Amino acid sequence: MPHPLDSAYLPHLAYDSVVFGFSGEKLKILILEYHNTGWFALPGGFVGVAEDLDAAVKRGLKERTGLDNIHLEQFHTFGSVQRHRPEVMRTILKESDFAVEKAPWLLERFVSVGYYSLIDYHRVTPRPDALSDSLKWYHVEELPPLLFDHREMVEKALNALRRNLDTMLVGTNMLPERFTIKQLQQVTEAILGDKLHRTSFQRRMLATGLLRRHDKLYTGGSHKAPYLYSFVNKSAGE
Amino acid sequence: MPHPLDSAYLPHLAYDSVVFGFSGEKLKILILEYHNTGWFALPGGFVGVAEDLDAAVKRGLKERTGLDNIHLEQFHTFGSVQRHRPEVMRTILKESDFAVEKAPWLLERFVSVGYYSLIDYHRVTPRPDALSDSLKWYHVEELPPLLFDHREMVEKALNALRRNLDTMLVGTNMLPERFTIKQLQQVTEAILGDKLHRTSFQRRMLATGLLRRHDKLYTGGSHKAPYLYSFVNKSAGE
DNA sequence: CACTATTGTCGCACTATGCTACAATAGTAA
DNA sequence: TTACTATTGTAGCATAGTGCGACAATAGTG
Repeated sequence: MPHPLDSAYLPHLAYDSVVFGFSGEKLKILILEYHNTGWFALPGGFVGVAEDLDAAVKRGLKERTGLDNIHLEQFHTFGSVQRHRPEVMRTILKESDFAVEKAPWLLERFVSVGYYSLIDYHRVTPRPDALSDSLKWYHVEELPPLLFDHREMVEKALNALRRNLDTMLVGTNMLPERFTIKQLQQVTEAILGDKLHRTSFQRRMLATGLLRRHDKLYTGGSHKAPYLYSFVNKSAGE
Repeated sequence: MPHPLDSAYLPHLAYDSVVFGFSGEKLKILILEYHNTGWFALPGGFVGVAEDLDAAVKRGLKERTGLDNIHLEQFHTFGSVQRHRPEVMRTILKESDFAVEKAPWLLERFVSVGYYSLIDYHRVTPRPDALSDSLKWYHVEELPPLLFDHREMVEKALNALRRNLDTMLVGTNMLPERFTIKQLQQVTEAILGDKLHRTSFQRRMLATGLLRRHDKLYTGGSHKAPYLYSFVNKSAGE
């Protein structure tokens, strides 16, 4: 496996990923902080000269989250020249004691492909890379200022995610294998940033035919126990 | 303006565009044919080292269609290593009497950003570029075999276009300033590849509030004359 | 001046959805 | 054991949207 900063990568091309998770009834994303700068950004990376773009993104996520088989979706490619900020990049490298001369291509202009992914928050312990102090979850509505156009990336990723809510039961990708309808509703509400009506939501979800009800019951609350459900993808269901 | 094949471009990065038009009740796209090869492909191009990605695509479309202010939408970025076919590229250049040695970067791997655009067929006379014999309209359902992954690009562009039908009155971008509801329905049907019910479509279009009815009537058929409409964008309407 | 083809609109049936009502029930506290 | 509470599952009703058919209006044709 190539070292993340050697020259076996395509110049001028990068990817950035918006990793969504759900915890404490909030939608969260992974943000990294560069060494000694107080600068925050989305986790990203580069594409090997003989590597599929999708594979590069998966590799990066695997390194940072330990997860394989992540739900990935490409949402936009960012190609404005205003993205180019060589001073910023120079400082980041310097503060990580990385010799710029060894990889001058890092100071050049990059076009970046934006991906979002949905993961189960509770199955992940994020690991910062060589350039960053930390890789942590942030509530989508309480993000720190982000470098470059990463703020816009988050907005676009969120919009794409919302658009895809109809197509797929998005929430199931951020929940454990088995979940209650209430959990699914909470995820959906966190994504939409809006409240939904309980009974309508329940009826709509059941009408999709994409949920398999299990006889087992959830335990905990002092009230009627809800059913647990799991996601049934269409091909398997027919 | 840089010559299309000199080295003022970002290496490894290209764009391809799926240009939709509507004529003879069919949805059509622009396809070029390379010199002396019988090979067909989507019109594409490269991005200047100090040029916005969007601007590069606009420039390419302007050169080929003469149109400015085209409705453009980015739909996907293609980054598979299997796209790389240096022999094909070498043949294309050779058949156009272009010396490969002058631009070896053209034989390298490219990641390509896919855009689609919607234009008024009747306002365009397509112009082939230096490498191609022709640039012509083809019915979407009767395309010749295309090079590389361009067939997949067309499919993905069409899917994106269909998804966006709800959001925007897509059809209006492929029709003249003033049009009848019937024309709008025909464009929509061509995009969806399916028939719609006349009265439901009419009711739905009028209910959007995005169409301004003009008193003038269309002339020609031996029957009641339909109203003409023009598109009213939301901001102007409120 | 009838005839034809198309247009604009209305009405009806069916479906989806917002919202309310209500029975069922797992724990809690007397 | 027995109320009591909070939540869950489902049904009912009003409203909005859509598929589909009916019908009057009308621009040209023979």
